[in-house]
Amino acid sequence: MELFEATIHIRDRCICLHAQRAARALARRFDDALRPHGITSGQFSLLNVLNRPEPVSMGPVAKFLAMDRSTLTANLKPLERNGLIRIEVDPDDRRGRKLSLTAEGRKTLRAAMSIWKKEHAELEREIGIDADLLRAGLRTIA
Amino acid sequence: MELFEATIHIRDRCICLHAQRAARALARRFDDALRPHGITSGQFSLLNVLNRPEPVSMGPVAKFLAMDRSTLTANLKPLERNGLIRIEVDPDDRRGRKLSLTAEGRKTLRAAMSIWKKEHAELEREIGIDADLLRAGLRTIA
DNA sequence: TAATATTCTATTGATATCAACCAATTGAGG
DNA sequence: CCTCAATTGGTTGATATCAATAGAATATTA
Repeated sequence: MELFEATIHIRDRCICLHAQRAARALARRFDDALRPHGITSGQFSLLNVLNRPEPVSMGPVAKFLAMDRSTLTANLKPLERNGLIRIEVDPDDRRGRKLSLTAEGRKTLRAAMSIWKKEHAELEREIGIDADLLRAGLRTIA
Repeated sequence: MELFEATIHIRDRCICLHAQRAARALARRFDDALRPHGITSGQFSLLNVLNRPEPVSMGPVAKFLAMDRSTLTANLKPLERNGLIRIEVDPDDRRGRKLSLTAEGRKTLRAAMSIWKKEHAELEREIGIDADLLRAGLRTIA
């Protein structure tokens, strides 16, 4: 069966499949680690992107995260509801929004960082010396 | 601000963030490519996993995909509704299900494979010689 | 064999993800 | 100015994702 052989090849080599699988495993892992602080791995990443000296608008954030704008809209909601971020109309361009962390958001971010540091060090240990290569490869894709 | 510096470090180095970003970009890319055949990149992967000489049960499939079992339950629904797969109670263990492709599923899979081949070759070209290293790194994680 | 534990899947509720479409605003030409 | 195009987010509908929980069937053990 050539169809079956092709399937074997794809299961072994498809980078998209491998990436989704790794993304799921990593998200679960960091979700678990961050759960005591009430945020997910995705929310942690988003808080980091929003932690800037000056407020950002949504476009650049979505682009940095390689995420659809409407996905970002959705992802902001629980963070705003929980008081971790602020969403304000940009006075200079009333179509846009200015996103920033609240004091509470910075507090949560700071606390979550220590968890991240520990968990990520352990992850890099498991990956071995290839961690930099892996990052580089992922950056090429996204 | 040390908090800001820590954020920069995380944005640059967090493997979880890089993986999610790459996963989103790749999913969009293959979703686009496969759209003419009416399936997504995730459904394509799932069809490949289900394309075996003998039916499989859900547990091993979920494990192979590094996916929660309940996620798999959800993912099977549109495929079954569209007639691409069959879900049957395992007569030897009536808790379990036996999953298999229908003729229609095999037909769709075969057609989608040619798209995958083209798109994946282009992707590997873009990634360069690191494609094998990237795969290896992703496999270590998942 | 009966009671208990384990395994397998489904369901629910919350968030994540994207495409398609829409509304409001701004910008560019005329 | 005024029209029209482009930009910026939001909304909706479908699928994806997981934790928690529940139900059914099997396996274990007393």
